[in-house]
Amino acid sequence: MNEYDAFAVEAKWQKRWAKAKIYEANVDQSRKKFLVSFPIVYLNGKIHVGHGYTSMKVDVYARYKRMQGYNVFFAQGWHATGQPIQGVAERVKKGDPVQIRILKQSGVPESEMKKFTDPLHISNYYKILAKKTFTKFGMSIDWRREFVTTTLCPPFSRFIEWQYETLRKLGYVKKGTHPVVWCSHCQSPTGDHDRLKGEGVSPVEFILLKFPFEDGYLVPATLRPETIFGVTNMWINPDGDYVEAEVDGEKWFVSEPTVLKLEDQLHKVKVIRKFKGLELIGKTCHAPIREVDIKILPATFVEVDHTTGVVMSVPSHAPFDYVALRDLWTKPEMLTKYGLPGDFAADIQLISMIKTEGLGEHPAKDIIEKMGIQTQNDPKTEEATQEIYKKEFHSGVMRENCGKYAGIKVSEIKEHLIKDLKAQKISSSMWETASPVICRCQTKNHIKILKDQWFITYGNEKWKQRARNHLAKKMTIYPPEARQSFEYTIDWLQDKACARKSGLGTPLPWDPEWIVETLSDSTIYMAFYTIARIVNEHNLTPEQLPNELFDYIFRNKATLEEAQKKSGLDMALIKEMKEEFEYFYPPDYRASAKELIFNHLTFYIFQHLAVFPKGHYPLEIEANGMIQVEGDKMSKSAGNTISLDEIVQRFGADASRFGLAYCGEGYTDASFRYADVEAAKKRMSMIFHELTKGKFSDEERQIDRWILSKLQTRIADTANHYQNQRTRSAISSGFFDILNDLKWYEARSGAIRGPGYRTALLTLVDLMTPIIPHFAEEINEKVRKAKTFACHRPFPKPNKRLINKKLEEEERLIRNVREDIEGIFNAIKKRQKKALEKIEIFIAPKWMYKVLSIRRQKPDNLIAKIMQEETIRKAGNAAAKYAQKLMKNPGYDSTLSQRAELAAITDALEYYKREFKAKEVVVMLASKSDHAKARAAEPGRPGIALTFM
RNA sequence: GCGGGGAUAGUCAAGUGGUCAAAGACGCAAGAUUCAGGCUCUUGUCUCGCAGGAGUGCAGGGGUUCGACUCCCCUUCCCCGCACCA
Repeated sequence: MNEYDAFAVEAKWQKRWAKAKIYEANVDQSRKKFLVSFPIVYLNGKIHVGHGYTSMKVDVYARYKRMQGYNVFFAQGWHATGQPIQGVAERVKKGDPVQIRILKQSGVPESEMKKFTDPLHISNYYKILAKKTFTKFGMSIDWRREFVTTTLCPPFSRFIEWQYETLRKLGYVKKGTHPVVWCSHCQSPTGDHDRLKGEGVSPVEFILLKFPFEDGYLVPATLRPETIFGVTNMWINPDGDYVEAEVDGEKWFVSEPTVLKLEDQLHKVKVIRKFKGLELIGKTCHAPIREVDIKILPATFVEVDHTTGVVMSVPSHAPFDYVALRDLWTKPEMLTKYGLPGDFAADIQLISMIKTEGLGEHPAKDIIEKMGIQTQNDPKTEEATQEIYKKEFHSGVMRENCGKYAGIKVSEIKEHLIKDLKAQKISSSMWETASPVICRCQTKNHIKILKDQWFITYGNEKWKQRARNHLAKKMTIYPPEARQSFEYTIDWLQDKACARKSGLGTPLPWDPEWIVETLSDSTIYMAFYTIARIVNEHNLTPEQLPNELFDYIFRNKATLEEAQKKSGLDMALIKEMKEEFEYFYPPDYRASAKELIFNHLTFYIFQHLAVFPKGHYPLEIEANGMIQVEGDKMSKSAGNTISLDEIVQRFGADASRFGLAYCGEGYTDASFRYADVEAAKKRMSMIFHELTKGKFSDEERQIDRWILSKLQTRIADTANHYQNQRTRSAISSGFFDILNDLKWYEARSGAIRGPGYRTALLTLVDLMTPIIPHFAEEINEKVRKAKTFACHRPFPKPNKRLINKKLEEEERLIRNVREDIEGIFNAIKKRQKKALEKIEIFIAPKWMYKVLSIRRQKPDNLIAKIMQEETIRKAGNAAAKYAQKLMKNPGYDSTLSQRAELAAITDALEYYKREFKAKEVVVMLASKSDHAKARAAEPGRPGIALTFM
C-alpha cells in the first residue's frame, strides 16, 4: 500500500500553497481576523522538536480558525538579542576547539566555519535553516512579515527604540541600583546558565558588625546579627591575606578579597597595607553591645574569600565556632604554634543567648557531640549549622541576657535589631553569594551592586492591578491550570533590569551604552508584524520610521500629518500601515512552553497594557508542557536535542505533525514516540487507499444512519478539543474514534460499504486537516476532485438532525450481546474446543422494563413503588430480586424498550452468525421459553444460551 | 525552602462518587492473507474460573461513604519556575 508518497505530496502542496499565497494575510474588512503567534526563534541553533511541538499547536489552531472562516494572521520573526550568538562568534574567532567541534557536530559545514566569526552570518545561517524547516513542516506562515531583532534589522531596532522611549515617557522605565552575581573577568552579570558552579544561587545580604580594634574596626559578617549577645571571641585564618583599609572614611580590617567586593558594592576603599592573618592572632578587640574585650583566635575553617574573612564566634549556637573552640581547648599545639600559651583559650565560656524548645542550653555543643563531628573541616558541620538555624529561627526566643530584646522570637528580632545596629553605627551590610558561584570562564564570582541600571517597573502595583484585571476579565488561558501561574507571576514580579552592557541588541536611545536585553525586546513585537509587510516591501529605513509614525499607528498619539511630515512617507502608505494594525490587532492567540509564563508571557501582557490603547490587548495564551523524545528529557547539555528537520526528513511533515499533536496536551510533559509516528503514517496510507481505490455502494442502510449519527458527536467533540488546544484529544475523537466506528460498521455490514462509510472517512479527513494538511489537500484533489484548497474548506459542523440516540443504543446493545456471547464462548472453549451449533438469545420480560422506567423517577422506596404495578407484582420474587440488584447498582440503566431490543437483535442475527460461525442464531422473548438461561435475561442484557456440536 | 503541576496496566494516556478490570494509542502475542517477509485484517494482552463469574488493582499509608482512581489528611517521588538569562 505505497501509492501514497508523503514526501512528494507534501512538497507539491507546499509549492502550491506558496504559489497561491494562501497564507498571506491581508486586510479584509468583510471577514473577522485572527492573529496567532509563536515566539520569535533564537538563532543560535537549529529548530528542535520542542519548537516543533509548540509551533505545531499554533499552526493547528491557525488552520482550524482558517477553516472556520477567519482571516488568520500568522507571521514569524527571529531573535538574535543577547550574548549566545555573539559568544559563538567570539569563540570561533579565537579558534576555540570545543565550540568548533560543537558546531561541526550539529552539521555546520567546514566551509561555513570562517564566516561564523560574524554574528550576522550566524543568525542568517540559522534563519535560513529555520525557515526551510518551518516550511517543510507545513507551517502556514505569512513570510512577508519577518524580521530579526537587534540592529541586524534597523527598522525593528527603531521600533524597540520607540517602545522604550514610550515606556520611559510613561514612567515604566527607571534607573535603579541592584545587586547581581558578577564576574569580574567577563565584566558582566553571570546568569544561571553561564555558571560552572552555583546554579540557582542568588545574592544574600550579610550584616557586617564593627568590632573596635586598634584605631579601626575588625569587621565580621553574619547572617545572624542577633547572636552578637553570645559572641565570645573572633576567628581569623592565620594563613589568610588581610588588609588594613580605609572604607568610607573608617579604618577596617578585613580579608584581602573583600576589597573588590566592597568597591563593587559602592564603598570607597583605599588599601593602606596588606598583612597575614597571623598578625592579628592573640590580640583582642572590643565586642560592641556586650561591651567586653574578646580574643582574636586562629581558625582554619575561615575562608578569606567568603564575606569579609573575619568571623565572630558564637560557640553556644554555631557548630563551626564550637568545634573550632574545642580544637583549641584539646589541642594546645594549635595555639603554641602561633606563639600563644597553650591555655590561651581556656578561659572562654559558652554564652547561651537563645532559648529553643527541644534544644539544650548549648545547642551547638549538643549537636556536635551527637553527630560525632571531630574536626572543624567535617562537612557535617554545615548540616548541623542548618539544623540549629532552622529550629532557632522558627521557635527560638531571645534569653534574658539579651537586654531589651529578651523574650522576643528570633524570627521577629532581625528587623528591629538591624535597624538599631545601623542607627548606632555598629553595623553595615554586604552582599555575598549564598554559596560559591563559578563563572564558565572559571572565575569565582561575587556580588556587584550595579548602579544606574535601567529597570522596567513591573513591581508597580497599579500596573500589576491592570494586569490582574485584564487576565481575569478578558483572557483565556489554555490549559486552565496555567492561569494560577500567571496570577502568581504577576504578584511576584518586581522591577526588572531591561538592559545590559554586552551582547547583541538595540541600544537605549537615551543611554546607548546600555543594550535592551532579550526578554525586554520581545514583548510587543507582534504589533510590528502588522506593519512589517510594508516595511519590508518598501525597504523602509530607520529614518522613515520616526517616533511620530509609530505614535500615530500604534497609539493614536500623533496625527497623520505629523507622522507624514517626520517620516516623509506617502500619506497613503502610512494609512495602510495604520489600517493593518487596527485591523489585525489585538494578538488573539499566543503559545509557548510553560516555563515562559514566569517571564516572557507575563511581560507580554504587562507591556501591551502599557503601550497600546484599549482593545489591543492579548486575549488567549496557551502554555504547554515540555517535550521528551522516546521518554528522554531533551537538554542541550545532554546533547540529545533532536532537530525538527531530522524528524520531518524521516517521517514527512504530516506524520511528524500528527506525532507531535498526539504526543501530549495540556500542562504536563509530552512524550514524542517514533512508533506513533510510524503508525500514523500507515493509517494515512490506508485511508488514502480506501478512498481512492475503495468501492462504495449507494444503498443507505441502518448502519449508515448509525455511523452518521455517531459522526455528529465526533465532529462536536473534535471541534471542542481544537478550540481548547487539545490536539491529542482531537486526534482521539476525530481520527481514532471514527476509525473504530468504521470497524464496527464493517463488522456489522459484512463487506458492503455504503454512503455512510465514505462520508465518515471524508469527514475524518476534514477534521484532521489542521493536523495533516498536505494529506487533506491530496484527498481533496484526488477524491473530491476539488479545484479549491482543502485548508479553505469549512470545518465540519455537527448536524443535530442526523443524531439518532435510539439507533446508537441499539448498536450498543448488539455489541454488548456480542461481548457476552464471546465471554461465555471463551470460558467454555478453554476446556472443549468445539464449534458452536446454536445461539439462543432471550429478551427480558416486559415488566422489567417497567421497573426501570419507574426507577428513573427515583422513588423513595423502589420496591414498594413497583409492587403497586399489577404486571410487576405478578412476577413476584423475581421482581423484588431485580429491584434489589438495581439498588446495589444505581448506575445501570437501559432506555431501550423490549420491542426495540427485539428488533435490534433480530437485525444482528446474521452478524452473530458470521462472527461466531454458528449454524443457527435465534432470538425470542424470554417469556416464550422455558430454558434456564431465559430467566437470566434483563433489559440491556438478554439471556444467552449456547449449544455446541 | 517557596509557588504551581503531576504519579492509572509493558509504554503513553482517558477517567473527577456508582456497568471501571478501567476509553483510545503504541508495543507485544496468536490467527487469517502471502511462496516468504512487510502491509492489511481479526482476536487476545492483571490473576483465577467447565456459562456471561470471582479476586486483586489506579505512587504509599490512614479516613469519609452503602459505594472512591475520583472527596479529606499524612508521606514519598517526578516536572516547571524562583529572574536580570535565552
